[in-house]
Amino acid sequence: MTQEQFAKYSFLLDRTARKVKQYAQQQFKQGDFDVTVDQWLVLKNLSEFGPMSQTELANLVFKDHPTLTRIIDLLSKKEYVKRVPHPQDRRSFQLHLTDSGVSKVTALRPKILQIREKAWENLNEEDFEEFKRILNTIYQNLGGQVMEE
Amino acid sequence: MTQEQFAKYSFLLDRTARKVKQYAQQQFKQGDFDVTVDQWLVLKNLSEFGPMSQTELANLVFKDHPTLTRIIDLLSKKEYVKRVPHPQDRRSFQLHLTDSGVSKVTALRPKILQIREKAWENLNEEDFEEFKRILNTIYQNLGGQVMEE
DNA sequence: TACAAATAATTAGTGTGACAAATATATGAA
DNA sequence: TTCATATATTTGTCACACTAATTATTTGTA
Repeated sequence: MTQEQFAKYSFLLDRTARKVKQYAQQQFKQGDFDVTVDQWLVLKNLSEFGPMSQTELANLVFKDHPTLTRIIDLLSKKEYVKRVPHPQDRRSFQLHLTDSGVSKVTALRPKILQIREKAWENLNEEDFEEFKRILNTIYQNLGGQVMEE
Repeated sequence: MTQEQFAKYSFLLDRTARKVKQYAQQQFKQGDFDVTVDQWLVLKNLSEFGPMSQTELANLVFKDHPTLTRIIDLLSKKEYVKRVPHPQDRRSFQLHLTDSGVSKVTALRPKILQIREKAWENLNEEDFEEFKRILNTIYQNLGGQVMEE
C-alpha cells in the first residue's frame, strides 16, 4: 500500500459522504420536508432521547457548539424546537420539541427511513458489518470515541 | 437489517468523513501550510495533470463549479495558481500553477502523504479493498459515476 | 467568603457545499 | 447569416464546519 493510496481513500470517503448527504437533501427538498438533513438529525434525537441541553445534544450528534447553536436557531424560528431555561443552571437551556415539532417528526420519520435505504442497495449484512468496523477504526485512529451499540 | 440501521450507517459515514477532514485540516494548520485541505486537492491535481480548464478540474475533484471558482479565487489571491485566458475560447481559462505554486506542492507533498496515513492505521489490504468497493457501490447507488482505476 | 478556573452558550470570521440565476461567448441548424 | 441552444464561468443565497474569542454563570479551592 503506497502513501498515494491513502490519499485516494480519503478522497473517496469524502466524495461518498457528500453524495449521501446531497441525495438525502434533494429528496427532502422534493418532499417539501421544510428541514435540512442536519436539522432532521437534531429533531430525531430530541424525539428519541427527550429534552436535553445543547451540550448534551452536541455530543450526541457530533456537531460542534457553534454549529448546533445555529441549527437550533433555525429550528426555533420554524417553531419545531424551543429553548427552555434550565431551572438550576442559568447558563443553559433544555431543548424541547414543540407540538409542531413532534408532529413533524411523526410525519417525516417513515419517509426519511425510506430515503436512507437507497444508498445501501446491492450490499449485504457482511458488508455493513465490515463497513461499520472500518469506519469506526478510522474514527478511533484520529482520536474519536466510539460508542458501544 | 432494519431501516433504522441504514440511518445509523449514514450517520457513521458522515461523522467519519468529517473527522478525517478535520484531522487533516488541524495538521495543515499546525504545520502552517497556508492552504486548506480542499485547496490542496486542487493544487495537487493541477500538479499531477497539468494545466486545464475549471470545468475539467471540477470534474476531476468532484466539486461543483461555484465552489471551484471560489477555491481558485483564494488560490489566485495567494498566487499559487493563475487563470490564463484560453487562446481559442474566450469563455474559459487554463489554470496554471505559478512558480510559487509548484514550490508549495513540492514542499507539502511528503508531509501531507504522511498526515493522510494516520487514518488508516490498524487496517490491512483487504480492508482497503472492501472499503473501496463499498464506498463505490454507495456512490453508484445514488447515481454517481465511478472512474476506472 | 473570595476568586481563579471551568462550563454553557453565543458571536465573529473564514471556508466549503448545494442550488439557482446571470453573464459572456461559442456552436449548430434553419 | 441568424438565432436558438449550449457551454464556461461567476454571483447570490442559505446552510454547515471549524477556530477563536466573548459573555454569563457556576464550581472548586484557598
